[in-house]
Amino acid sequence: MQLHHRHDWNLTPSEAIALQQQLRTEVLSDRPIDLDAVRLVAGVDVSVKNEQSQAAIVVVTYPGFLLVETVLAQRPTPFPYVPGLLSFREGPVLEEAFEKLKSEPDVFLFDGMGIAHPRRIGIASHMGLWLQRPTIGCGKTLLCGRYKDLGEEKGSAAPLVDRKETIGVALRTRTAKNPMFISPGHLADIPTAAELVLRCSPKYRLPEPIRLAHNAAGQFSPLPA
DNA sequence: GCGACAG
DNA sequence: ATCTTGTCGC
Repeated sequence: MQLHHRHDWNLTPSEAIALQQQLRTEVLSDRPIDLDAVRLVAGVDVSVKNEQSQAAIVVVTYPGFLLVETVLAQRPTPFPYVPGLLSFREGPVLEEAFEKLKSEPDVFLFDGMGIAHPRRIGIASHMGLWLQRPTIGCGKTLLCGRYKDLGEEKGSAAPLVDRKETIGVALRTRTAKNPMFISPGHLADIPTAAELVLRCSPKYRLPEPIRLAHNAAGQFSPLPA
């Protein structure tokens, strides 16, 4: 895929924060996804082992979730985990994986936040600026914001609010399981992001594309030189 | 100043 | 995220 808005990754934490403040102004998080036009969905995930990061992007049909493409990329892990700066840890290896991608997914689902982030630019938003396609953040735990109790039934949801601003939704993708925290990355809005994630979760708490990416990234095997 | 804190 | 056995439940 062609990537836009590329920049150096060799930044200190304070430089990274300054870059986020600059990039956040370009994130579009009130744009409905045309759900009827979605044909391909990608799941994105990164796993780390021994200072090495492996990224996996799995593209599946929608609906149906038939495998279309899997790409892997490996790199030394360049940046420690710092809450709020995840994209600077996982971005470099993801950049390499995106460049290998042959198909053109209509939407990308990320393991991590979109605008549900202290500076409203989590990894799904940041990568969305490169991809110039709709992206959605799918967090398993909360980074910031609060939400009220929601029903136990699959499909139940409650707004995620931070500093008086609605930044996403706590969404029950599986009955009686902990909710997922869904937020627009880029070129998406909260209602359609939540709807798509729900439709991508037919059986498990994790959306199917992310589950597949997680499995693909989890098992390290040397890539063909 | 004191917690909280995606993966 | 990662380190890890058995175990409860559909």
